Amino acid sequence: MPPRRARSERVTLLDVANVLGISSITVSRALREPEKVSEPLRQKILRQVEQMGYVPDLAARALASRHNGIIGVLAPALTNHAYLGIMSGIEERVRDTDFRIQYANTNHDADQEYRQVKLFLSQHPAGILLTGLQDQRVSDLLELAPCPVVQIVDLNLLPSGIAVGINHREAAETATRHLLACGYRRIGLIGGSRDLRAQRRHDGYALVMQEAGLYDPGLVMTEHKQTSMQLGCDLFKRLLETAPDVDAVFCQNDDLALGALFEAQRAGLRVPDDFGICGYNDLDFALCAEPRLTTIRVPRFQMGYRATDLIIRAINDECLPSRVIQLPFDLIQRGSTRPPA
Amino acid sequence: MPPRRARSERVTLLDVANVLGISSITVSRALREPEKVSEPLRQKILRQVEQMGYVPDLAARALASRHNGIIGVLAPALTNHAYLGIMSGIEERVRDTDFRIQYANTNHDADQEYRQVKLFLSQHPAGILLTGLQDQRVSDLLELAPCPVVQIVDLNLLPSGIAVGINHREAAETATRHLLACGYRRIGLIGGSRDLRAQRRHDGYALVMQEAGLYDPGLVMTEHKQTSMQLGCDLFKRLLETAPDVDAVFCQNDDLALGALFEAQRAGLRVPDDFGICGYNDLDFALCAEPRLTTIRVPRFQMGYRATDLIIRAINDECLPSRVIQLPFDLIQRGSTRPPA
DNA sequence: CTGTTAGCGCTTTCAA
DNA sequence: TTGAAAGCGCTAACAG
Repeated sequence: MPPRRARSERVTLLDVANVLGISSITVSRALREPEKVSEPLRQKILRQVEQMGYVPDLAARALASRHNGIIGVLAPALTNHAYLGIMSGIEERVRDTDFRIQYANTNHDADQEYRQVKLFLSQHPAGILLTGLQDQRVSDLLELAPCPVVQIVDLNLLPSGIAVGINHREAAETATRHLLACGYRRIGLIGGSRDLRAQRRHDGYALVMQEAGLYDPGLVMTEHKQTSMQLGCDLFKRLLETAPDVDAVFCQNDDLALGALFEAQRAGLRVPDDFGICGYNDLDFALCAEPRLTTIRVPRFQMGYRATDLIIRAINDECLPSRVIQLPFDLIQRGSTRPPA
Repeated sequence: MPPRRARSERVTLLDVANVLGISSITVSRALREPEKVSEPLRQKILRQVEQMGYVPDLAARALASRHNGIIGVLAPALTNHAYLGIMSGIEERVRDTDFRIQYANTNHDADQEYRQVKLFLSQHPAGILLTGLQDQRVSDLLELAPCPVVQIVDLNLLPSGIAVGINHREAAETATRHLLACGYRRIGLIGGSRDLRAQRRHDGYALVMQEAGLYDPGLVMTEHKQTSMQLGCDLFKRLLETAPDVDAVFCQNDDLALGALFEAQRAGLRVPDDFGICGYNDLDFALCAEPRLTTIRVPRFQMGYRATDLIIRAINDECLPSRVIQLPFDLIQRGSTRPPA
């Protein structure tokens, strides 16, 4: 721990209490349990608190009581566009509660995930929301966590704790079947396979292609990288070189799909007539691309909202409606695939 | 603060100390100031700590000492793609230090910004990194902060504290001059003006257009909304209706620019021949769009890295190289604008 | 409804 | 190099 820095004299509960000639616990109660303090006194206290600029010390509160009121959210990559909807759902649910949200990145890395979970835990959080790798060490840690933990996961795997998610494998099956129904035959897959959820999408694709007798490993282009449009461009180019007769791609997310779309345009392919593209996530830009992107819609706002709701219920010791919530997905047909036959 | 939840018996410093028959302060020192404990004892302690799974309690540490080792980062919208580079810079700088990062959203809202700053402060953070609105209440709060605060800002305004940034107005001037140099005349502006930095970009545009005698308020389309490709589409459509003779747009960021590009394609405009588009930020997709996007490159990784470096130096009481670091920007000419005459 | 007491787990300060 | 004592600011538990 590095050296010091002058600490400005913080206003404490006691300071406020002294001014009013009452005890600090009464001030504390006025703030946290208003109904336990008489109305006139409460008013006086609140006014004084305001005037002196008192701000509660969360470290002290966390130490003296159960938790600090903060729900920690761990995500592989906070800047992932797909996380936007999840965040909105989370923040919507805590609005008008006394809980607050803080985020950290795990960078798709089990070690970092482990460290960040420990970091949150060591601050006495009210709860933890994890979109994680389902690593064993982390699970062990969470098993003993003194606060509720909810995971946003792929539900094809059996989550041990409380979880919200969709079945990514089934969603990928739906997407692949749609491409087949549109009459495409040499259907490729583009993906960044760093992540379990992405892995399940691959499984769904492979399953359907095998059923159809059309599976060809040469049509699968993945790279262990953070996905991006640029990666979509690169993988698409590689796919086109490897298998020039490819006539469609299922992309593991919309970023990749948009990259593929641009690259297809550069290659002079006409989408959707010569070539079909299906994305995943239904990010906002899927609707404004030209042509608009066929994709799988995932209820991300709901995922964030319901996951946070589960946490809050668990903190409040309510019994949960269920430990695992499976959310639906939808295939959104747009201009980047031909109408199904 | 909601009710309880069984607290699992946390291993404390004292537990470890008791097992070894020493005092807890020695264990504490072995962990934080290794050089102050004899080598053999230190080894024994570290082994025991490991074995008992001791994890320091940051709340207690924060309360007893100066700070909790966490640098809080506040951003308007963490899922903004432009923040990715900044985050990478931040996290790169803290890698291999004992500092950790936690994030929170302010949603471009002064009240939320104020509340989040208070929330971080009440946890005894090691430092705060703010990409904010420069609201007066927040500034007052930070003035008294017991930890270093660094802002990532527009440097055309005079920041009061420590800051890193670029001059957004000048950057916008450069972009607009470039469009003029390409021979475009009826140059519009598309933007979401919620944010100071965005506001400065508007100023730069207006300045240059006025100089050229070409300024027309009818060519400015802004909306107080979070920017997105969809917003780019909408504003572009509106621009085209309002001023059918518009022949170029400067977009306040690349998301908007890409939306505008799609919409231009749908309208049958040929980019860059009939119509020029210039973005802002040089996000990864600017390079893969078709045509590739002319844009302003902002050194986001550097902004994050250097801002964090300033914080860490300030925490360590080093004297700072300077209180304000101005970073350069670059105009990146690509296919969405004609070559300049 | 209000107050007293004790202690959360750690680090600071001072002493040995 | 190690330890003892005190206290950071708050809240739980129990009184009155």
